[in-house]
Amino acid sequence: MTRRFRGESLNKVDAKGRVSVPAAFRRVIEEGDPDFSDGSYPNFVIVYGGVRSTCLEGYTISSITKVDKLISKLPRFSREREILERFINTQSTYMQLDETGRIVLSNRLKEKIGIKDEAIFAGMGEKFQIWEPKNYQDEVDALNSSFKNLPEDENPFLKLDQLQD
Amino acid sequence: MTRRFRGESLNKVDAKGRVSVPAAFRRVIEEGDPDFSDGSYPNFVIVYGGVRSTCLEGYTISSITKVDKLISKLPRFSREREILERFINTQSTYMQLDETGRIVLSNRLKEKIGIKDEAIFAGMGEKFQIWEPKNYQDEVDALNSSFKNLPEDENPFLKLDQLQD
DNA sequence: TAAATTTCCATGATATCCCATAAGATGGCA
DNA sequence: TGCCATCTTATGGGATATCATGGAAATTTA
Repeated sequence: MTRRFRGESLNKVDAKGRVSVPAAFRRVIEEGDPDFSDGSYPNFVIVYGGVRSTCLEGYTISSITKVDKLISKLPRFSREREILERFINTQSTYMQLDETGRIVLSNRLKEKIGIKDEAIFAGMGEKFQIWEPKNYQDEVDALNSSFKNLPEDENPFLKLDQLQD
Repeated sequence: MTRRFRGESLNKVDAKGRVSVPAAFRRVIEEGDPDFSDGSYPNFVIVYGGVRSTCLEGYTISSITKVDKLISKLPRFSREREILERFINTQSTYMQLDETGRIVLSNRLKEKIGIKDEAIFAGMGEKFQIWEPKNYQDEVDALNSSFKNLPEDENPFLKLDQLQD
C-alpha cells in the first residue's frame, strides 16, 4: 500500500530514554526497510542536524536512500555537497525498533531538542518528526498564525492546484 | 463509473466510538482504494486539521495520493512544503472500514469536532465530511444566508460555466 | 565492579475481532 | 400485485489482541 507517516502522538519518555514509536509509524518503518522480515526488528535513520535543530527527523531506510542519492548527484568536492553530507550523514544515526516497538533516545539526542519525559511524534509523509511538546505547540501556533496572515494568492493550499503537471 | 460522495446521513456513534459509514460512501471508498479487493477491507484517510477544524474530512486513497504527489513536487526542505505536510499529513490518519462498514472515531477525533453520540456524514464529491449535527446545521444556515446576500455577478452557480478549461 | 545498556516479563487501557439482531430494501414468484 | 424469502444496513455486546508503559533481570561497557 506504500503507507506514509500520518498523524500525531504524545508519548512518554522514561528514565532510560525509552519511547514507544507510534504503532502506525512502525508499519511505515517496516515497509521502508528492505531488510525487514517477520521476526527481525526494522531499522531506520534519525537525523538530528539539518535545518531545524528543534526536532529530530526520522526517515525510513528507503526514503533516506533517496535523499542520499540526490546528494551524490552534486559535484564530489563542492561546498554544497559537503554541507548536505555534514547535515544528513554526519548528524544522523541508525536506530532499531525493539521487540515492543520502542527506541532509546540518548541523553545527547534528548538535550538536542530539549526533551524531558514526553515527546510528540508528528507524521510528515516521507519522514516524521520528534518534538518536545511545548516547542511543538509553538511551532503549530506559529504556523497557524502565519497561515492566517497570508494573502489569498499565497495560500499554499490554493497554490497546490497550480502545480498541475 | 467513478462514483462521487453524494448525500447526507445521520448515524449513531456508540460508546466505543464506532460509526457506520453510509453504504453509498463505502462504494466510493472501495473504488478509490487501489489495494482493495473482495475479502479485504478498504482504507481511506481522515484529515482533521486544516482550515476548517469544525469537521473531519474523508478522502479516498487515490484522491489523497494526488494531493501528496503535488506536495512532493515542492522542494524537500522548503517552508511551503513543511506547512502543507503539517496540515495534510500530520493532521490526518489512515482509517480502515471493518467488516460491517464501520470506523472507530478516537476520543481525540470526537473532541476535535465536538461529537458525542451522533454524527452527520455529508458527501462533497471528491471528499466527505463528518460533523456534529448541531454544528452542521449552523454551517448549512450560514451558507444559505451568505448565499442570499451575494450580488448577482458573484453567484457561484452563474460563474460555474465560465470555468471552461 | 559500578554504571549503563539491553533483554525479558508484566499490566492496564484501548482498539479490534467476532457474533448477533432488527429494520429496511430487494427481488422472485405465484 | 401481494406475499414471502433473502440481502444489506445500521447497530449492539462480549471476547480477544495490540499498544503504550513500567520494572526487574541479564548483559555489556567503562
